[in-house]
Amino acid sequence: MAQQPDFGAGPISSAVFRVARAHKALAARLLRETGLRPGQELVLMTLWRDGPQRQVDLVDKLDSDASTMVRSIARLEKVGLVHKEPSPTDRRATIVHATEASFHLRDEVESAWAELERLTVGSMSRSRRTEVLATLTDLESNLSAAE
Amino acid sequence: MAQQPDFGAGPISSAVFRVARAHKALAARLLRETGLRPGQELVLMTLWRDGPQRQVDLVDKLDSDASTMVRSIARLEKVGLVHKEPSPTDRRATIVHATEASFHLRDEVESAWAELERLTVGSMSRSRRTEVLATLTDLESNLSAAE
DNA sequence: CTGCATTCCCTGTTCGGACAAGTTTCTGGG
DNA sequence: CCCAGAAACTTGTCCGAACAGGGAATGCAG
Repeated sequence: MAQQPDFGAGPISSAVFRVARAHKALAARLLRETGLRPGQELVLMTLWRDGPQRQVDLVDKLDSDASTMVRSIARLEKVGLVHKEPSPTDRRATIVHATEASFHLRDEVESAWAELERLTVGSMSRSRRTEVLATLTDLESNLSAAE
Repeated sequence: MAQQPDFGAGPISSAVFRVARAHKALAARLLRETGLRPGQELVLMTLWRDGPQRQVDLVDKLDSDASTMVRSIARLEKVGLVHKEPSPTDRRATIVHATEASFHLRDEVESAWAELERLTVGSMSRSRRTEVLATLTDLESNLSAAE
């Protein structure tokens, strides 16, 4: 059983830290049966939703990093969930496609995310969920104002 | 400029994800001048607060992992912020001490955390902060109930 | 059209995090 | 006492994340 670390200097930061940890761990556990690691499913979900696109588009949409994306795509390609094609109009760019095989995972991934959401909100009422979302949005806007 | 990724299937999970990302990035930026990486400062803060202790105690308090702690301690030791001594009563265990040198960093680390907290809460009123903390605690308790 | 800044991607490196597997040491039931 | 199981640490491996640096292609200003 883990202690709950608390650093008096920053109760809210500490709490954000712990929530983030637990949330990521839960996501990892729910995605385990799909064979995906947390982060990879976001790439696939973006491709499923928006279709084939350049790596830089994925980077922008996921607020990720070009070098991280290179490796993430490479791993997804190695297991056949994604393939790359040169862009016909820009020889610097490669277009990333979700493969047919990846679509077989779609239901599983989306139900894992639904389960993650369900477990995260627990027994909160609808109005409470709205409050929670507003709180998270507030924190996000504070954090991005601080960049 | 980054887009804000939003996955319809899980608005709160998505928001948690983004807040976690931004918060960690901000912590990394604030700690940068101390030469520490996010995570290392937690080890040091725990040692400063509770004194010399076994690695497993640090793991428990930080809800971390034994193998992660081994390497984190090794890195802190390499830069002279920490040293290890065999436990006099248990030959399996090693006691981790914060060095004198590490205490020179203490003010800097603690003010970085204070700044992190200040930027995270932004202009929230005291009562709003209490609500936010309650919300985060709710989320944490949902997440740990799901483990 | 030429030169230069920008864009897009890739590689190297470092780190935290997690899991598996293994070694040494301790502890408690028989 | 002895042995099985637990505890503490270590190592190997894989992954996401971030930063630095660099190469190739593009596009824009002059």
